[in-house]
Amino acid sequence: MLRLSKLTDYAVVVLVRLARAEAAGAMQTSPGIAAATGIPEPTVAKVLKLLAGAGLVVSQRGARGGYRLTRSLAAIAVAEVIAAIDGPIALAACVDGAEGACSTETLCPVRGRWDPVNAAIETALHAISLADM
Amino acid sequence: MLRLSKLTDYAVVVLVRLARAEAAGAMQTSPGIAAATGIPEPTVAKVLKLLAGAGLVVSQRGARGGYRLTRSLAAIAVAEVIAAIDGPIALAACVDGAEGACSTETLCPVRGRWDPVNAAIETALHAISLADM
DNA sequence: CCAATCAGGACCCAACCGGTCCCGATTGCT
DNA sequence: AGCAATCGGGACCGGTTGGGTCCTGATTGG
Repeated sequence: MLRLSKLTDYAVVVLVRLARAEAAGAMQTSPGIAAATGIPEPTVAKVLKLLAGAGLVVSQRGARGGYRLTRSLAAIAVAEVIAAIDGPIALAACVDGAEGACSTETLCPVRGRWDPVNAAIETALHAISLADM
Repeated sequence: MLRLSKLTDYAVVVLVRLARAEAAGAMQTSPGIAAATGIPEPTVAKVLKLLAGAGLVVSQRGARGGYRLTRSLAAIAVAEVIAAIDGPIALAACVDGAEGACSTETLCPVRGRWDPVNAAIETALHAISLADM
């Protein structure tokens, strides 16, 4: 069913929550966000780490540290969130250079033909920002 | 990674194979398709059953029976194949009427907001036919 | 010097999916 | 009429993956 990972769903919630607090100028800690969103704290921490790795949020270590957005919600595309959590968008195994993965390689008539579909989805997801949600 | 089920991949291969044989006017049996594509026979049978249920192919029972396409490849959208195999396209659990699924329902600020994303993907997938692949 | 917080990894459990098998129903051929 | 081929539908099982938890370091403000 074209399942989107639950972590990605959480990421959106967390980002929206960060944006809300942004107005107050205060940084958010992972326990704080967990309490505000109802998402288990370790999971929030994991999501934030992934988002930080992707550059969507910046972290401040030490006491009084926390997380902060790097851009406004309107400047963050859904595709970026998905890519940050679930990795690059790829529907089938055949998309990237995974040659050995397909045993019917020589017979497969649609070899590598998922690319246009992939591109279409990526385009659609890039056109939607978090502010649209 | 927005994984598409492998069954869907197989379905595309099977449909393309059916279209090839369509020109000869002959029906294809599941063992025949399995041999031609290299996909295990029981799996081919399962895929064909799903496709038949979705109306993308018609079946003829009994001896000398088999499967046949109901339309040309150009008239089959990728979205239909995905829907036939993986069920309706829905990224998150919150999309349809699954209310109780989300424990943070009352807090969740993006409640039901995946809909536009969903719609965008569906549109993109409807715009691509199997003939494009 | 201490406390709070992020960073990164190891780990476990459950759910889901891919794949297989079996038996009943249908239909053409002999 | 009987047989063989084929679809239809369900049950079943094992492997993989993702969700979730925990622990141990590194960093920084008080």
